[in-house]
Amino acid sequence: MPDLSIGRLAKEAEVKVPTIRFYEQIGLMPTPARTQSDQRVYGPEAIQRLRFIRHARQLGFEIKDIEALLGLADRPNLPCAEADRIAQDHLEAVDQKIDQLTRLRAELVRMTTNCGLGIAADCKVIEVLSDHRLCQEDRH
Amino acid sequence: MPDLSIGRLAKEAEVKVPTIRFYEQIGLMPTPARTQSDQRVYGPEAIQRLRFIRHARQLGFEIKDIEALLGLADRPNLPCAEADRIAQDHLEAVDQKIDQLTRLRAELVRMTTNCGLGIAADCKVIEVLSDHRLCQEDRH
DNA sequence: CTACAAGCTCTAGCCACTAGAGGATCAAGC
DNA sequence: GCTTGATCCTCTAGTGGCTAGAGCTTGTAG
Repeated sequence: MPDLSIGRLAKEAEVKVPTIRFYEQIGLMPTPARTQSDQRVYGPEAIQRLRFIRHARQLGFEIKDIEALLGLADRPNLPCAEADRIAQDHLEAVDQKIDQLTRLRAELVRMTTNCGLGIAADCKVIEVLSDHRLCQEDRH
Repeated sequence: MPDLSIGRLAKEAEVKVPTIRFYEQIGLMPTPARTQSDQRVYGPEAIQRLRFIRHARQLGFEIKDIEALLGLADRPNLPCAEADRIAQDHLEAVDQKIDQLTRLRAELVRMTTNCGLGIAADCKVIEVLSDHRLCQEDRH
């Protein structure tokens, strides 16, 4: 199992180099060893950790949630109720976001399908934005 | 038609006071008149403009798009093809976002429904995050 | 007249990076 | 051995769209 430069690690985990340094700065990645010339040297376990972070970020978890999840991943004998709660909460937030976007989508469709590409005075897009009463959404 | 203080305008348009000052700073709202004691004074047209902005923000439009849309709303004899293009582009982005979130949702559901609330070593949430191969999504 | 609410400016903070300056070091080819 | 170009380093500042706070002045109601 070979040591890795930051660039190699970045490739392995599919994360950009400055992002790794950023994660180190905020304490999400541990401070790695250095060569005599001050370059970061990573062990192979760094790949796992970084992939975990990347995957969680792709799923939309916030950094502080990822910190908690990493803490649990590091100590496998702890109860995982907290991990489940974090994921459940996040699922709820995603559901709400989908609902909201779906409603916005409907309004956008209504705006664009009625636009006859004439002049701005007759433009449905601008009209809808200008007069909130034309908006059929409840949640504003 | 009475003049408005910034606080009154904020209530009318349902926008926070500092947000109005911020919009003025970035040039989205015009610089208003002032009293002798330097307080901002708005005409009633400011309500319309601010509501337009608020509505567009709620629909997820970016500030620079709103600038363009406001420019068209201000000059109603211009062709509205650009407004339509902005809205169409935005609709596309919203569709993509919904798709993405829907896929993420599926993975979150899978994570949480398999979690038996035992110890972290057996936790599906952490397992899925740790091992990307368990992820059934294509788009990572 | 006295509170206190609302106004003012200015600076800094939020999130999760990203970009760039200005320099040192490494690896490969000749 | 030398050169070239990729990679590395630190540090600072910028992104978007606000939000929060300090420290002050002004307006308003009782």
